[in-house]
Amino acid sequence: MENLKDRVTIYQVAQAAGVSLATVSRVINKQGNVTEATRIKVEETINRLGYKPSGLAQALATNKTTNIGVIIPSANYVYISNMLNGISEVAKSKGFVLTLFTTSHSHEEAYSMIEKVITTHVDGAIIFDDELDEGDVMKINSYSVPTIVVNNKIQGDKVGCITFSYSETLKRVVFDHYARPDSLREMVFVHVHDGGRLLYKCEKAFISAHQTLNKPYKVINVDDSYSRTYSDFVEYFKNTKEGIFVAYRDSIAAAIENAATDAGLRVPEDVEVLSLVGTKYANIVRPTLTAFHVDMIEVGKRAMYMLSDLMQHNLLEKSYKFEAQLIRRNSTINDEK
Amino acid sequence: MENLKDRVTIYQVAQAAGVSLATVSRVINKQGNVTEATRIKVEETINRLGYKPSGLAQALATNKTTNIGVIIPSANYVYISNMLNGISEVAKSKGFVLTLFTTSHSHEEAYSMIEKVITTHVDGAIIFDDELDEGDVMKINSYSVPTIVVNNKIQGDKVGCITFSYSETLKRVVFDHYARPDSLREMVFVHVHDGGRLLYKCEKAFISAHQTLNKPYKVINVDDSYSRTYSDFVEYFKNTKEGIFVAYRDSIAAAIENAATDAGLRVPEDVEVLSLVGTKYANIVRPTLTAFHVDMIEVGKRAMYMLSDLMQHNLLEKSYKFEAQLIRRNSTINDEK
DNA sequence: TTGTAAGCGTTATCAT
DNA sequence: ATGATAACGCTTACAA
Repeated sequence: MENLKDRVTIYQVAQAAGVSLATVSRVINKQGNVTEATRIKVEETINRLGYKPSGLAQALATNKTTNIGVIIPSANYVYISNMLNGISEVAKSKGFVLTLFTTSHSHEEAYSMIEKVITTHVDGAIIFDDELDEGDVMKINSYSVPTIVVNNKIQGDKVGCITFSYSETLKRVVFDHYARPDSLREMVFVHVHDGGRLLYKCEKAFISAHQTLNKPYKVINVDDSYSRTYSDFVEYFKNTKEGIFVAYRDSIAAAIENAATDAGLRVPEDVEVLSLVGTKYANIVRPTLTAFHVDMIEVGKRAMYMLSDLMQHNLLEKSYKFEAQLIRRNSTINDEK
Repeated sequence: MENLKDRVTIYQVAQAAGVSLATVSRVINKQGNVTEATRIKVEETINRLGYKPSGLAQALATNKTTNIGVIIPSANYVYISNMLNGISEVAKSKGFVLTLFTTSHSHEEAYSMIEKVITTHVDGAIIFDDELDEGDVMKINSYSVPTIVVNNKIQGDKVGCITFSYSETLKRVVFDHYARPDSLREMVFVHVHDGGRLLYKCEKAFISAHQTLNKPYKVINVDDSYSRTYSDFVEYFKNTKEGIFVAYRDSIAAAIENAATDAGLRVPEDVEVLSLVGTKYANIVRPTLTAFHVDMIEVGKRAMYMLSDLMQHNLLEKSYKFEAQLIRRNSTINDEK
């Protein structure tokens, strides 16, 4: 594979312009100390030859790639790609480029990705991946790669983190629910297999809130698939005619409310549904979904800003918490009118 | 920024193991010609010191990064992140990593990204970006970067492409529509600002089909936003009580059908809607959306496979066309029962 | 202001 | 089988 062959090098530019490579280097790095005349001459040569500096060689010489590694399980979820977009936007504004490391839900793969992150020489990393635990983060960090971890409370010399307040918000929702004078309806937590840390923490919060109140609750397992969840619940609603369901994401929540509707039940009068990870689709499906909301674009931006500060030893607050806001829409009974 | 400082180098490993760096290099590259004994000794030292080879230096020496550049307008659309996922999956299986170049809808930015792609030294590139025209593609290609272009028919020595059959499928839909004995209803093309090449081509196909049939048609402009389109159409349906709408993406189509429903019109009896870029959400909204469908994960995989072949001078068919399939659901009147 | 030369961490071609 | 040593394309003291 002779891809990168016949690239014009700085040396050829120097020769063609009749100067030394040091001078060319100075020109492309705009480090003064070059006569106007030679600068013009060199720039002209650069354009004529179509010279583009090799980022590789620059990185090797300066110990700086302009790469940020982003470690995610998959780019395939709306909320993750939203975050990716936020990261990307501010990364670009700061002259960084993103390198993607996807781990696809297996710890083994995640671990091999860590190795890859290290050899790849990123200037910093943003991790949003449930497969990676504190040890893994510290490992990549031990190669002095400044790191921002999303959705995991890890801090360190060169590690900052962003967390979410899902648990607290969910607890409040549970308490509010049972505080309603009329509401004796049992709450059901819809657990999806491999839902990751966020779901796990929500489930824990859900259960602990019920235990505190000494109320019965239920946990149902479903696949992380709209259509399978839909058919499961079509079945479910043949026997059960009501409930308040806490589902992981919009598509799962939508599956439940669609199944309920198709079973002739009324949402929210009979069946209430609430989505934990809300996206813009919460507003599009009918009835619109009551959902927790975190602006993942903002999360991405924040992560990148924090990382940038961290790289310049400038990050004062190593931990930042995003509030998960409950946006009440039409899939739940709304008290406060 | 002394990020990458104190990394263990191959030289230190060599010294600690009491061999030359050449030997260490042989070990990490598994290029035989090393005694079992020394190999073990070296491997032990590598682990003890936590040595990880520098991808940068390797790339510089071998003229091979293991990086694929992916140029997209933004990771924020479902169909793009689907494609990204497909690319990512096969890239990983082939030992490549993805570097993201996002262009955010401006030709100027897109152009500066090209420069960045070149300096970044990717082994290959996949471009899905309407801002980039043939000249731009050829420019990055002139630096001998094998390239696959998605949604643009460009071929060359080291350029392959993937195209879609939206235009043909859409024309067929239009013809079929007017072939219905009862159907005199006017079709409306919903144009979104900055919709890109795909939308543009669809619009052209839509218009040309109507001209061929000598039928009247309408084009409406909306913003690429669910909520604004929704309110626009709430307004619209105050006067107009029917229509068949061809919309760019699910969220726009959903806005129209929700507006229609909320205006008391029946979908599909009064108002029919059809989405050009269908995603899984076409199946979730109600009524379910008739939509064109292309499996973007497959597109991504295909693109990466083609690129891999191209890099090995092994790509026989430089052009591949994905069929846009019309999936009829409940937002249109379905003839064939 | 400009040029010389050492170094960045590898690979690869020679000898040995 | 192993070890020198020259690339790879650039930056950056240090000299001139």
